[in-house]
Amino acid sequence: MFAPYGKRIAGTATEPAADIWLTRQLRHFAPLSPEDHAAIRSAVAGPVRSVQARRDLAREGDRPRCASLIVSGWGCRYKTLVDGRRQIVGFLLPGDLVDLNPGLPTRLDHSVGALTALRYAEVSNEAVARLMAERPVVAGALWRQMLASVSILREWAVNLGQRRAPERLGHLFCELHLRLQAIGLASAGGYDFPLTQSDLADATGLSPVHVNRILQQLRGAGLIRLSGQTLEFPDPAALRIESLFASDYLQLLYNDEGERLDGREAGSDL
Amino acid sequence: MFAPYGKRIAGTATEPAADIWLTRQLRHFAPLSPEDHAAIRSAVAGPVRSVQARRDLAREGDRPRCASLIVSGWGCRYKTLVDGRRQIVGFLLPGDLVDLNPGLPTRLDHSVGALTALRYAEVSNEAVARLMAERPVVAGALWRQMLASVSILREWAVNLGQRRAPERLGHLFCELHLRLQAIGLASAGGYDFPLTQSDLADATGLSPVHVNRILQQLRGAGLIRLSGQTLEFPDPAALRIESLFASDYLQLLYNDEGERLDGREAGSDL
DNA sequence: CGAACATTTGAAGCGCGTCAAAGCCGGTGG
DNA sequence: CCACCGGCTTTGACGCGCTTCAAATGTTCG
Repeated sequence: MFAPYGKRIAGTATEPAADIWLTRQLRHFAPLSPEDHAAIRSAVAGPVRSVQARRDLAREGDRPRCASLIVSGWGCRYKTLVDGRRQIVGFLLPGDLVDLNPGLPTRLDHSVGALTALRYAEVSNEAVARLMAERPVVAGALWRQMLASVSILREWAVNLGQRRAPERLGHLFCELHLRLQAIGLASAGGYDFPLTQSDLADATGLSPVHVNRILQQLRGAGLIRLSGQTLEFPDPAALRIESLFASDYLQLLYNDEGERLDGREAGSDL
Repeated sequence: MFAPYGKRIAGTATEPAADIWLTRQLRHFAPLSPEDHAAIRSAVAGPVRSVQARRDLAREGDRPRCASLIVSGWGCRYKTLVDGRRQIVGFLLPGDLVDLNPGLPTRLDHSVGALTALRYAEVSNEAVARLMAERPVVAGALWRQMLASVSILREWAVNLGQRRAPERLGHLFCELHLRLQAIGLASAGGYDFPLTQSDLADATGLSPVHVNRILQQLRGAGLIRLSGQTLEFPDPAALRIESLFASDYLQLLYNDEGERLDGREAGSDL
């Protein structure tokens, strides 16, 4: 995570358009009309950049000029202490918006890095403002998405403060599972998992060695299967219980097929 | 932290008005005009409620009808695990706004509790919306205040994940010091400290016993003086260094006398 | 094939948790 | 005014979870 910033690249015509990831996320936070979809599409029509794995999208102290929408790959927000210790404070997945603030020139208090090769679309503050002004339903969805991201951060703090190592890792796996399912990047039984054990250590506040041992323990207990880039859950419900995972804080509603996540009935609430 | 909610009480004429705490905070996030002050005052003219120490203002799952502005006393946001473990994820001080969202009926993902006897003003969503629409400078300040609170939460996660016990406690003391100084409730050398060692344990993810031992260690090192309800810092700079404390994330500008906090020169930035 | 990096394993030690009991208050009531 | 009580703080002993250091093995890619 040393070299900075992304390179502008020529548009590639074959991959899914940048806006669909945002749409898939916002669907969870408000019922979107076709007009909403169209408005989102035109708002995120900006240039797509790409960064290599282990590079930064932005650094602590930067003043981002615009928001970035993750299009493919995994990123993270992290902070580094003066003595080099590093804490990842959240993962960024496709459809996540980074640095969405209403055009205020604020200094970043943390860095944003790419964990894998990553592609992101730049969304100007004006485009966001216009979108929110013209499509109140989308505005509400963006608000809720932001509140949900803060909620995830609070749960992250609980994870670091109260759970022991096996629960911590399991909880992280569950969070990623539901978030990826929500955008159609995970099946009911697992997902593609590009993180190294060092990444997991930085995210959970554990040492890499201990992460390794706990992973073996979880494997031995039949709670996860992790080999290469694939993470599978033989018994997702058991893992959630073991990890003290309660999914409510994510405020997600459906999986990619429009089915209710987490086996609950559609509630009366929104 | 068991009995719920506050009681409406008769207005007391003698204490400082509810709005000045909000004004003192927002001053850090934008230069406020006399008209802005007046608008803030009329927006927070709602009823003032009060709760006893150890009671809740709101519970996980609630749908707050309006925002609450802390007027006096200390509160906290916290989450509880199914097995009873509790994590405090942030302290609430006078001038802090709880549950500020643009009228969206969202479920709370965490509880809000009073750590001391506490007084808070209810601020309706309409009043907030009107304030933000009519006073753009105030709107910007409220935005920045919210971003700062998220920033504090990220640093909280770093504290829990990366710092060891003495640094963790020291960092917490430093955060509270600057935040209290910003609203004129702390001097350069210390402040009134109403928390129990159990509260500190819940906030730092340590056991109460260990908190006790580390406090003695910090006392022995001459970094803090803590007796009764008073916390003092014989050498604030040393404590900040020992705790790996970097104040930037708080995004505060001035102390109560309008002097620059943290000994830095006024920058060109906002 | 070899370099760079990720994973795995072992051994030793410390930080912090747990359990248990003893002091130290401030508040309440007789 | 003092006796009593409950909550907070302090102390000691013990053990476990996790870190650290070090080295071996596996894996990916130029």
